[in-house]
Amino acid sequence: MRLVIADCSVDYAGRLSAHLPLAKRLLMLKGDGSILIHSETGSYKPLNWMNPPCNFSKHEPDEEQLAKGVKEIWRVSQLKTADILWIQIHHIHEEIDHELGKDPGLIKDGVEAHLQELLAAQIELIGQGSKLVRREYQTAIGPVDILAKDATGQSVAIEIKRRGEIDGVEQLTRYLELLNRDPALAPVRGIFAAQEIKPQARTLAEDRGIECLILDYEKLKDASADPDSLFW
Amino acid sequence: MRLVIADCSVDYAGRLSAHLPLAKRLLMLKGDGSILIHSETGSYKPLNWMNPPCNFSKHEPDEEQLAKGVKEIWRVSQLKTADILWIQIHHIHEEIDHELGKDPGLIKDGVEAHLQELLAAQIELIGQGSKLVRREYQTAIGPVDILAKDATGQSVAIEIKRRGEIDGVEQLTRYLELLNRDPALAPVRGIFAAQEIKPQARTLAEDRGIECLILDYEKLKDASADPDSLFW
DNA sequence: ATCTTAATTTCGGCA
DNA sequence: TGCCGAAGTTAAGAT
Repeated sequence: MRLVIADCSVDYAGRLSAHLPLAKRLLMLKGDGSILIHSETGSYKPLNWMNPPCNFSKHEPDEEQLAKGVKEIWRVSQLKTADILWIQIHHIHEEIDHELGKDPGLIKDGVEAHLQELLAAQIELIGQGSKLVRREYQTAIGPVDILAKDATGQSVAIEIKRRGEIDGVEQLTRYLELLNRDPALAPVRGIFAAQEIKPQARTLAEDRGIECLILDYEKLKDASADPDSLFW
Repeated sequence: MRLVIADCSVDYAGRLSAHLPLAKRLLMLKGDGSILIHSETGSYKPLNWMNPPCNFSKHEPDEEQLAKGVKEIWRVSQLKTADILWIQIHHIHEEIDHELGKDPGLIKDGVEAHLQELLAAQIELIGQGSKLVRREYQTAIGPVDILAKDATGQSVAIEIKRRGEIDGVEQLTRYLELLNRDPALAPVRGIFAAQEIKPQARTLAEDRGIECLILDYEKLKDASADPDSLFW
């Protein structure tokens, strides 16, 4: 990885056109050929970038550019999409180069998939006597997170989110509409389950007759770790 | 901005938990207090990060950590959400520091707003004899991108996206439902216009009687630049 | 300040 | 590989 602190201006032409006026910035050239241009602020998204695979070449500035103080021109092009980034280097303040090697990568825990596993394993949380039918129950418009049957034998479709927002309610509504067309299942209850449910989402859900269920990740995890807790 | 090339391992605890095993990486400490951890590959998203505003402090490793070769421990916490990042520094290869100053920022051209402008200016693309009523036509649940009337005088609501996906069809459906309650407008046709329309979105749209229109940004731009092309 | 919507989204999973 | 949905989405605009 090569890190260059430089005064530069940048032009991007691809799915859109964009321009960065002259300023001091960090140019980050990764080992896979990609390049990121970062400023002092703004969170992780760079001001401009080019994704791998890409082609890097240096060019000599023409007279007009020389007159403006351009010392070098870098051209970075995307091999597949033909997007182009032109970087005009006015001055390089510092430059360092290091081989980082392959990264072992991030190990995640606590996402939606895990909530789904845990709720499926503790399906009675939606009501005593409930039984799991299956996770990722396929429909024509995609899989429902969990399909279950309650103590009365009625079908229950569950949509699980980490954070419950309006989109999730819309999604569950579409599934319910579809599932309710199936005489073998209808009428189907809907449950919107999330670690946190936004007020607007709750209002919309309840307005549509969809129940809301708050999931406590830590409790779910503890309960699944403790076999005794599966009975209550 | 401080750039540190270091052997480190990282733990994140926030909306999820995550861990990065020991490896050589770039630690980027921005002037606003944010920190990014980058590897040699992967596009612009860092392996891990903390957004501003945040609090940075150094800690001494305990005996166990010292035995593992930890030289320094950095703690970065988010002031609002209380998310925490622990960075265990095993070895610093190089470190540089530069003030970049305020960045003038990116100037963009070619985003959704431009598609809307261009289609509004060339509204006959939806059918000869069509007339623009107005852009950003207000409804109780938000503005419709374009409201027009076709050659027969029927109202047409147009939703514009750069990439047309299911959400956009849902959005237009909600608008149509509302607009069709207005006797002065009903019945309202719907057109889903985008540079690219995903198959599922197209299926859903057509199932609901919504027409799909592919927009070619370059052609729209050329047509608007060439006054002759406005007549055909 | 909060909510809504777009993004050169990126990323992962599954068919 | 392509399509779809989630993301510690992030970021910009509107209310």
